[in-house]
Amino acid sequence: MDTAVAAGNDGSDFPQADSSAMAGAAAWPKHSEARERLLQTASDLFYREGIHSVGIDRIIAEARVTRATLYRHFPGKEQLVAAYLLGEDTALRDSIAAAVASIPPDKILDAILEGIADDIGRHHTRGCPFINAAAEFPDPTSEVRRIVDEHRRWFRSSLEQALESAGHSSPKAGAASLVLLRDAALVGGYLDGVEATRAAFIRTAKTVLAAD
Amino acid sequence: MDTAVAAGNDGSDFPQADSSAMAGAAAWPKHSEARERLLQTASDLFYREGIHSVGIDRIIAEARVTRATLYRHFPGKEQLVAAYLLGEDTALRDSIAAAVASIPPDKILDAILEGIADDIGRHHTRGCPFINAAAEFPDPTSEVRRIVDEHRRWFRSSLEQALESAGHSSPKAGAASLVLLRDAALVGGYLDGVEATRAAFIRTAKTVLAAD
DNA sequence: TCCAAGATAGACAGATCGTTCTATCTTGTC
DNA sequence: GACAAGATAGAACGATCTGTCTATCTTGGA
Repeated sequence: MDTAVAAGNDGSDFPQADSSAMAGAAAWPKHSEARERLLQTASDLFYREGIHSVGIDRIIAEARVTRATLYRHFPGKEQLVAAYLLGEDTALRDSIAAAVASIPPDKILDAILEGIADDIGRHHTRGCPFINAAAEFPDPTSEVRRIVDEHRRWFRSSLEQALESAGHSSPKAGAASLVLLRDAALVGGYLDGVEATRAAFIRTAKTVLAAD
Repeated sequence: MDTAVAAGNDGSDFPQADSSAMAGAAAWPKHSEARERLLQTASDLFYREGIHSVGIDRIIAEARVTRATLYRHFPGKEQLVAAYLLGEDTALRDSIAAAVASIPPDKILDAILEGIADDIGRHHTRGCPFINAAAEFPDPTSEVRRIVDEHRRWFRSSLEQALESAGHSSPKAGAASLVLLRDAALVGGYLDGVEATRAAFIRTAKTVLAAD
């Protein structure tokens, strides 16, 4: 697998996304270079190879940090996994916020759909990080699952808002359908091929939007 | 989790499925009771808890077989995983074949959709075994992924055939959309709740079918 | 220069992992 | 009864797992 398509905290690409959000990110507390290298490496490995398949030894070797550095910044592996997922969540939230800030309400849905279609070919080529993590963490009370659930709640409600501001007649039902299709696009892009999935996703989503 | 909903080789329930197929199954070569107990236990654990999270020790302890028995029947863990997936595949194929044999062509699609909607609440409550396995096995050349791919090819083509025999105008496009929605139903049933997902799935699928 | 924060290089511990193997027992068939 | 197939009860192996810890070095700011 080509490292150029590795997932990390580089977010999804949405058409016409404004890069001014990146300037805002510079105001965040700055973590050490080693910590960032660690988290980036772990995130890549977790997304590309799965979470339980990748051990601490592998992560620190590839990140070129020591064990002590890892445990200094993260109390345990599960917290490292949580940080990976929160990174993915933040990146997508930033992308959606940027798109909403720069695209008129009547165009935002198309932009989101295009963004999803683009994402499955450019970044999330190994499925959805949240769905994949949920496959490996069956315990609904775990922190991983809490993050997954919160992410999905946010995404659904973002779609509802977009549908509402676009004047859609049933934003809740429309969002429910689009969440289904988003999930399916990520799974299908990984397992059935990007091009065919992209076409089916767009066509089906348009059908759904046109039906209301 | 209630063991009554644990996945295994008991297939999906499809409405009006004919139980005469169960009689046919009795003609198959009979495996030993220990082997069947082992495979059933492993399948339950793999589905409920994930594949890499469940070790050989756990499986043999819960199946009440020994290590030697396990390795006598399966050359390695990966072959046990393959057998689990093939069991899931066979069960679904049997269910679809039974439905096709007993339900008229103009009703088969509704039956399949109802079957999927029923399945996510009764059996596959922890997502799709194939999607979950693919999350844990990123190597496209592995046997696990070969089985997943073959399963998905079969399912897609079954939908195409059903759409064609029901007189649908574009069976390929329709099947592509329904595959998306089937994937999404299994993911959504696990992560977002069965009732809401079921309703959205049926409604969206009906929209898709009515659009052509 | 001093000091704190954070990095490095490991060693260590107990547990688990998947696989291989030996010895013995059990069961069904001839 | 003899025998083969398949079961049992482990032991052993080398590797890996996650987390804990010590000693020392490095860097930036006061």
